[in-house]
Amino acid sequence: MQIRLFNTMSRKVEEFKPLVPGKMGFYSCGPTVYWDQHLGNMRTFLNNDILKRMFLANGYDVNHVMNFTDVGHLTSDEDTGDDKMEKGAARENMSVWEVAKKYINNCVADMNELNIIPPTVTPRATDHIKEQIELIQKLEKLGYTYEIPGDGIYYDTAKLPTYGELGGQNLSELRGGARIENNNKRNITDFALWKFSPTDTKRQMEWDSPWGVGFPGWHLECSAMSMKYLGDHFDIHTGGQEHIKVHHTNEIAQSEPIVGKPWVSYWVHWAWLVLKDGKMSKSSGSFWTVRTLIEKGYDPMAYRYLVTLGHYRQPVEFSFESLDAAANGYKNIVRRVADIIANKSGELDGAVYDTWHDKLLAPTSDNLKTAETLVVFQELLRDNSVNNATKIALVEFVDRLLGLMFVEHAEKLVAAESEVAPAEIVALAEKRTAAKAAKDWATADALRAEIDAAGWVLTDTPTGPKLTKKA
RNA sequence: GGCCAGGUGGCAGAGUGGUUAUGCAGAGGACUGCAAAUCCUUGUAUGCCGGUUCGAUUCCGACCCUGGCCUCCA
Repeated sequence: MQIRLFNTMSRKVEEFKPLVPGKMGFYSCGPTVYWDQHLGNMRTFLNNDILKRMFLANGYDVNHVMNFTDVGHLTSDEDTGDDKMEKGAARENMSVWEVAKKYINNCVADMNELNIIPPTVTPRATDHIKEQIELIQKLEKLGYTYEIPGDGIYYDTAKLPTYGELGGQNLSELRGGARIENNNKRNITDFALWKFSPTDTKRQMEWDSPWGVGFPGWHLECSAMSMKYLGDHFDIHTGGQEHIKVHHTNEIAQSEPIVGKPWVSYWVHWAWLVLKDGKMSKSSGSFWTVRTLIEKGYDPMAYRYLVTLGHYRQPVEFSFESLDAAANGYKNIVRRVADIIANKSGELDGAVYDTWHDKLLAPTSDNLKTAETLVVFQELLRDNSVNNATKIALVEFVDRLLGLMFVEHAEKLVAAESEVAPAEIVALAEKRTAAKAAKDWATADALRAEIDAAGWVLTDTPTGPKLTKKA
């Protein structure tokens, strides 16, 4: 099926053409592991997952690389910023290495709760210092670097005529809009490739280099690791939209002089999860993680469903009200699917399956319009002309495409509902039936309350009372 | 200040130059002793002002508002 994606570089929705037929390689910027990842971060990882699943559903082999940034970069290119990893270590009374380990584990666990397929490779920046140094050496040889004594090795952005292309800006515009100046940099957009360790304090993370002891600049790792695991050219590079102007622009600047242009075929950027008043952040006190949701009693799939309901280029507004709506909508679908599973009938109808398969896949293949796929999915569920065997196969397909685990959750529901009630509960139900027959509604309702308190739900059906265990 | 993206019903969020997205919530009805589930029906919208057009939510322009980037950020 034709795949289309919005390419930030061209600012247009383009037909996807792989570098190698049947294969798709992509790099997604991963988290800095100095703290837990919040729901906004998770939206990005979910979008990566949806992108990947869409390609898998279209029959591609997908090679997905996501880094973990475990080097503590300064909060600015000046010498004055804090190091986030060192700060995290101080906060938790751990070494920076322990902090990295803890938050990588937490992040992986949260991604797992959201049914995100693990990336093919998850390289860590600190495991690739050698590659990063080699990259600087190549740039140095090509004349793109200069040293600011006592500070670091910098990239001279004036040497690259196309600098800023991704963000649609040129150097003079950037200069005009800049607020902060590093007097030692040749151009305001120049950035550090290698920072020297301070002379007065000892860093926990530092390495030898041809230029002196220090640590790599924060854009460098993505260039080095993407090329190592995906080759000099690859299909897609993704990340949050805030990376367009600086991080990705600088990755391009570091890479294209070495490998030639274009380094990456398609740039895809994810919009924010927003709150009523701005984005999710620690400073505003609105910092929720997947575990927060679980503690509050939400199914992580409710959050995934909320994200799937929106479009990746559009902000999604998060509130517990919108999450409740998504949770209800999700539960309703699981309920329907459970009914379909419990009443499995008919044989798989290949022609009907193919028609719906394509109707479901088409919108998501067209620039990841997952919301439209969900609309088609709702139509499918209520279409009585499709038999249940075929429907189940299609729900399984939607699960592969969108990762929403409808079948798994529905099967759990069916299993819970088919569990046979213990004798004492059955006895209570029989007493209630007798009370009902005698039109003694008070006794009947009291008995039902008693059954409910024991963890079972009694519902009247046309074929008599039915007992189901509470989920 | 510079650049960019948006403003759709109670909520979230699509599509579309002329005919109801969808979901959640709400209302009414069927069924039920009452519930639950299910089914049916249903109301409410396109920031403001101009322009183009037979006709704009959909195209163009101004304005207002919101958000993002410019400094670490998914």
